[in-house]
Amino acid sequence: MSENDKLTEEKIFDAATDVFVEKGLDGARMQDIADHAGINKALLHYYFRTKDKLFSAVFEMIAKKIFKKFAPVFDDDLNLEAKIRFFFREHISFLQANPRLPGFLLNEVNRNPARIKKLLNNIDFNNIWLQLYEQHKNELQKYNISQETLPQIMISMAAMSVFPFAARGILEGVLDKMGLDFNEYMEERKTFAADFVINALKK
Amino acid sequence: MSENDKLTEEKIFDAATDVFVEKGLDGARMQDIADHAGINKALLHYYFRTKDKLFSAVFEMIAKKIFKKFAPVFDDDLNLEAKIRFFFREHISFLQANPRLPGFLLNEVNRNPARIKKLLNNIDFNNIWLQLYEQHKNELQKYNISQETLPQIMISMAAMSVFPFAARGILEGVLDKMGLDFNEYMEERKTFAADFVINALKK
DNA sequence: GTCTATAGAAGGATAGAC
DNA sequence: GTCTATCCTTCTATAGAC
Repeated sequence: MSENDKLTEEKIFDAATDVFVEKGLDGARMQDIADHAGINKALLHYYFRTKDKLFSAVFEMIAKKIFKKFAPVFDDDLNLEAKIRFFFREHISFLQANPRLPGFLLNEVNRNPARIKKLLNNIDFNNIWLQLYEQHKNELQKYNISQETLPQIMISMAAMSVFPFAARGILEGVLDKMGLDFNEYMEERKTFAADFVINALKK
Repeated sequence: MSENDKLTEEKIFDAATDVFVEKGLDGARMQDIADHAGINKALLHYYFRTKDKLFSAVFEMIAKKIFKKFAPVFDDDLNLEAKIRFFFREHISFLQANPRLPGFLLNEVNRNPARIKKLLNNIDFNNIWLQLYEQHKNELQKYNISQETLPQIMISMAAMSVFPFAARGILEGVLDKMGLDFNEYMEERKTFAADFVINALKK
């Protein structure tokens, strides 16, 4: 594969990423992707054969990118409170830079759950909760939080961070009518969400 | 409009609701809707003229249905804690019966935010926060919660209820690998979420 | 009001020249 | 590896008979 090939394939992949995230699998047009990449339709098929294969490549890249953002929660050596603050600060910042990714991922997974299955198979979730519980055993026992509750807490944290972006179309409309700006709102949310969760755990 | 007309139009509308929620606007096919309704394609156009008009009718119905479910939060005469418990119990129960609605609504709004704009225009949000704040002034002041914080709290509650359904494709995969069932998880969540929010507010 | 048949356009994919 | 031209299928929408 020459240096030039690499460039063309990348151009196509980047253009496809833009168009698929913007329009979804069903709404995206191969012609539109070709135009964005500055090449012709036939080349798309030369490099990726079918629309579905091109989409799968894009989808997998995005899914990995998003999951990777959750990783620091499991291996950092911060205490529980610092870790919660770290998570909301970093995660919301990432989504501010990529506001359309949550909606894209959630929608495409619901349309075709099989796509995410093989990615999840590489992960041992039982072990993740165990590891997390051991890391913060002292604090969690002090607050009377069992290991079984961790999934509920984690989903709640993901929800508080991701949902405003997934619901952006509605939330922006609501904030607009109150004279508030979405990005300022999300800036505030970094600390609000952290305080909220920490208070909830402390009781 | 005869009694028979009403029936056909309703059959079409119901079939369209099923197919649009399942496949989305771009993925849905008029032929598929006709098959579900047990009539032929031409009749769809006779009653609704275009695919887009048919979709708009379905979308508007669903959006109203969902927003209506939030209404009791604003006019019930329960105290704050009881209202929070009421909300999660009722709202999650509604979504358990309609698990695909959140993903559908969020996705279609993000694809075309204009669709929701006119529905939001009928609502005076500033007044809603004011009303809510007055209703629970005593409790909110005791917990040192300002009126400006209400939108963050409300979005957090919506997130905790809605997000697991919007992310169902992923969450179900995760729970599966842990030997847990989605519906049992959501049953637990009705009380977990209420406790979580109440604790967070009380500090 | 309901059907069959078909127009007309659009989209994914490929053949073949360079 | 890249392009133009085109095939073939699918889809929305309409015409016209009953």
